Amino acid sequence: MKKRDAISTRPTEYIDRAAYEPAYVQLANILRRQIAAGIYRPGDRLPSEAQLCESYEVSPMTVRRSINLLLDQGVVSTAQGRGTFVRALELGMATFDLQDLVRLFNQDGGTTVKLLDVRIVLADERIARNLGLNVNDRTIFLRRLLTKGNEALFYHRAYLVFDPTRPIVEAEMDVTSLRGLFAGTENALLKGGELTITATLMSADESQILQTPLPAAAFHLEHHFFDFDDQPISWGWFICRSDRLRFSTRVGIEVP
Amino acid sequence: MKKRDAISTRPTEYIDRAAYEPAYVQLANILRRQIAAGIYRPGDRLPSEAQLCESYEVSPMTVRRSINLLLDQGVVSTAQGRGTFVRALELGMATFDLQDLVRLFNQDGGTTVKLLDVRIVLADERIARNLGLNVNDRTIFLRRLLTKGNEALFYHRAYLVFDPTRPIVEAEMDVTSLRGLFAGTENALLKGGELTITATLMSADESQILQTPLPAAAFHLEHHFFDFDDQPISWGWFICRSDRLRFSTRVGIEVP
DNA sequence: AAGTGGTCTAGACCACTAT
DNA sequence: TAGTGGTCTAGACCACTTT
Repeated sequence: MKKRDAISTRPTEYIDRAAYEPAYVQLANILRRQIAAGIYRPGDRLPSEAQLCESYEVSPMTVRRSINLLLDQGVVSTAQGRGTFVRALELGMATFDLQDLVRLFNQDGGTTVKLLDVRIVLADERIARNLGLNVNDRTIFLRRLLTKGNEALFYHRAYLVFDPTRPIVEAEMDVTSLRGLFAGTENALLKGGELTITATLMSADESQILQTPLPAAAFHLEHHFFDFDDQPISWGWFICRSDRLRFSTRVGIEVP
Repeated sequence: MKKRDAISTRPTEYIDRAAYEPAYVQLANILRRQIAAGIYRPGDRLPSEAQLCESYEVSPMTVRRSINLLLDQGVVSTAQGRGTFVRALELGMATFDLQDLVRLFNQDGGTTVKLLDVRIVLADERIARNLGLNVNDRTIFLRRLLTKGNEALFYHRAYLVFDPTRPIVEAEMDVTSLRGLFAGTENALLKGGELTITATLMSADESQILQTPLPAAAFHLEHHFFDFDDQPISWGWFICRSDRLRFSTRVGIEVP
């Protein structure tokens, strides 16, 4: 199939050099608007970088940065030697972020973290596997509930590696550590983590703690965290009422 | 609190100008490795861009690009006039993408889309609201099932705006359109969409179609799509067995 | 051979922050 | 004032694709 080519015309929008917005952002937005308006359609080739340089009177580097912006945002794709093309909508490109969860955590009304339980638990086979320990090694088991007023929002259980030589234990046990993890402040001991979301049925005790009649569906967010030596630090999961949390996103062209 | 400063030393890794990888990627990876190794800890300040230029013998622009890479990936944060700092782990930065869903769709064994039902439906209040129509306007109602062998993977229902002047109807009704939407090929008529994921209980007919005993939890993925005139095109939702779909991601430093 | 995207340079200038 | 990140230039050179 023959791809449509960009019609070479004088630009209808110009770059304002006195503006607060840098030139490369302005140019990216101009192109994005033109795509959103249907001037360039999915599959079409954009004007070459050299043409854009001339049309908008900017240097090659500035054009490159604009194109790179659109590339990162999935708006266009580039092919060396061929050109820059408008991408069609793809479902797979959609991304959801945990900001929705963070918002739940940092709600206006003010949320409180209730520590339901803390105790030493000897690792069974499953805990040992998830934390890289031997069976019967000691772990710290936590149960926490996030509430807003009288409403329960989510229920968190986690096992922490018990190692008196590391300060992580105290830090994590502190109720505020949960808050820090969400906010990103001062948990300089964690290097990374793995997260998995599934949909589950609440168990009897979960439904009771979350004040939800059975049967009930819930988000199940499992996490593994490890430190800068790649040693497992914690393993746990959040159970979140499905009527309190949803993940939303947009896909396609966003016009600024 | 006093932030730790980078110790200025001779670099232990160098940039290989003959390598396939461009210099700015190499430098970003060098810095990322140093962060992952704990040489720079969350809160620490990285060497200034001028220092990096000298240490690694690259131009300012190249260093900038490296830093921008790490910035985009959430590894560092920058503050004009102050420096570049290593970011602590943040849960809110985690992102999940629908690639997990796409993988489900494009599995090795080969999946098939079964069209269970297509018919004209007059819009009730809810349909009209979601598609920007008037009550009793005509819509096309679709029910589709994605299966692999004898296993049902997800169940899709959608209402499409019925407008004979637009070719979208035929295109969308075609079974392959679902495939195209996932793969990103040739749906040049859709400009954007909104997606929402919730956790739900399956209804009786859903559980029957998806061959799952009740009660059962499922992912509910609702979608709205609109065209380049910002007119709604389709509204629908996927019901996906929770044992067939999960969303996984990593957060923190990834060492390449 | 001509046109395309991709990398890189060696500076300049600016805005901001610390001292 | 000195140091920091941030933008931008006007080229050069390369790899790749099309004609």
